[in-house]
Amino acid sequence: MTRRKVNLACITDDSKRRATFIKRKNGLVKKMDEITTLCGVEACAIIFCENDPQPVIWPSPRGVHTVLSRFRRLPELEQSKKMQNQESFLKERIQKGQEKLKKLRNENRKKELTNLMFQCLNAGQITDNVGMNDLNGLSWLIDQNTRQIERYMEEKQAAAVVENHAENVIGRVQGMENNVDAMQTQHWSLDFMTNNNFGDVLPFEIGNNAPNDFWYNPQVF
Amino acid sequence: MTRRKVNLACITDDSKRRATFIKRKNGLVKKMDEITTLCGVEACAIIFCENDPQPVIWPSPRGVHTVLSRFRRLPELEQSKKMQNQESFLKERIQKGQEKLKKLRNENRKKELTNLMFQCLNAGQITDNVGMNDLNGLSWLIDQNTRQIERYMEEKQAAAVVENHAENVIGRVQGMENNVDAMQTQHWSLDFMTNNNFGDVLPFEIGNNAPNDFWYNPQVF
DNA sequence: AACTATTTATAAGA
DNA sequence: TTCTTATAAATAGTT
Repeated sequence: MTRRKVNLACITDDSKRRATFIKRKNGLVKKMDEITTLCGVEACAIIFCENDPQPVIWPSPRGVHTVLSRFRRLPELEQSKKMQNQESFLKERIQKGQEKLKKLRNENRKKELTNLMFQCLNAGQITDNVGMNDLNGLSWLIDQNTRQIERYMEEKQAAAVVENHAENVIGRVQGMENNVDAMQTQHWSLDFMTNNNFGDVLPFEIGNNAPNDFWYNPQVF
Repeated sequence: MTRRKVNLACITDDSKRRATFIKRKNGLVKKMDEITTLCGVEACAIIFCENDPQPVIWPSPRGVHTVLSRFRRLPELEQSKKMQNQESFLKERIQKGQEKLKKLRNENRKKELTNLMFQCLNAGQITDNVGMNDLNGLSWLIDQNTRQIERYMEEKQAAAVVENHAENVIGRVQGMENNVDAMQTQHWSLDFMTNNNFGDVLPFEIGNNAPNDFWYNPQVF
């Protein structure tokens, strides 16, 4: 029904694999044509399709031979210099993927903690199943938000200063509540704090072990 | 601001061409990796980038040599059999493009005529600037629609039969009007005739010379 | 190097 | 196989 992301593994179904080969071979040839035309470069490709001794070649027998002889004229060492070998290519891709994952995890973690914070604000207390790790994160987040509020108030040349730093997490959460009340009394907007959406699927739950290289340094009280 | 379709010609701007080369080279290598993985085939590519004696190669020096030696082992004639040479590739693309164009032109022509027909129905007359070519097309379209209505009425075992075939185009249009009235009296839906949208930009205007191989044979009265 | 608006490629289904 | 459609992926232009 709906197209899935490609699973990068050999397609087991024979007819499907053949169909995919034809489509992708055409796509590849088109891309070859485009890069050589657009960038004015010489290139060639040879693709052996399974069970067929005759390869698909591009751009033409003559073109292939031209490129190949130019290639063979290079000393062996020079030939390899700019190689984009499969291994290094894959390594690079994996690294990029991991960096992206890390970034997304950080974003998710922050969203989770923000969510948790608002739950606490709503309930007026820390609910039972919050672990030490989350308490630390919560503390960090409240610090951040408190600083943000302070900056905001300073910016607006507000007379009032938030001073209600509680000593522990419960105190901090209740302190937040006070700040919120204060700001609402003064008809200020909390939009800048509340425009998080929690629609994204979170890959891990609050309370799971966080990776070591997170965006905050957990500091145990 | 908004991205344009690629103009398939050598990019003159140096830095732009280099940027495009890098992006597309990466894309190409990725596609190479995918087709070999997904379809379990051997392939290689060599891309010379301008002003650089060292080509980009894929999948690796050893991989390239493996493919090349397998290629060189083939008799010259066999090497060329499955070639996807630039010329035949382009020819094929042009032909496909032209077929697509023809199809689109036909669709556009039909939409234009339908539009014109409804204009006439609305005005109750043929407006001044309608040429013979369009009158013929209109006649064809009205025939088609009349037949469609007839089929529809038969299908529904309607007692009434549309008999109001006028002799000329004005008569035909007015006849259509009568049919529409008749069907509306009987509380039938005309949806199947009116669900055309005219939002598409038409590449040519009503009244222009139509290509010869159109979907209807113009028959002059 | 990252982003975004858009085009292009293509997996599935008919 | 070819066509269509819905979606994923590539990438031109910009910052």
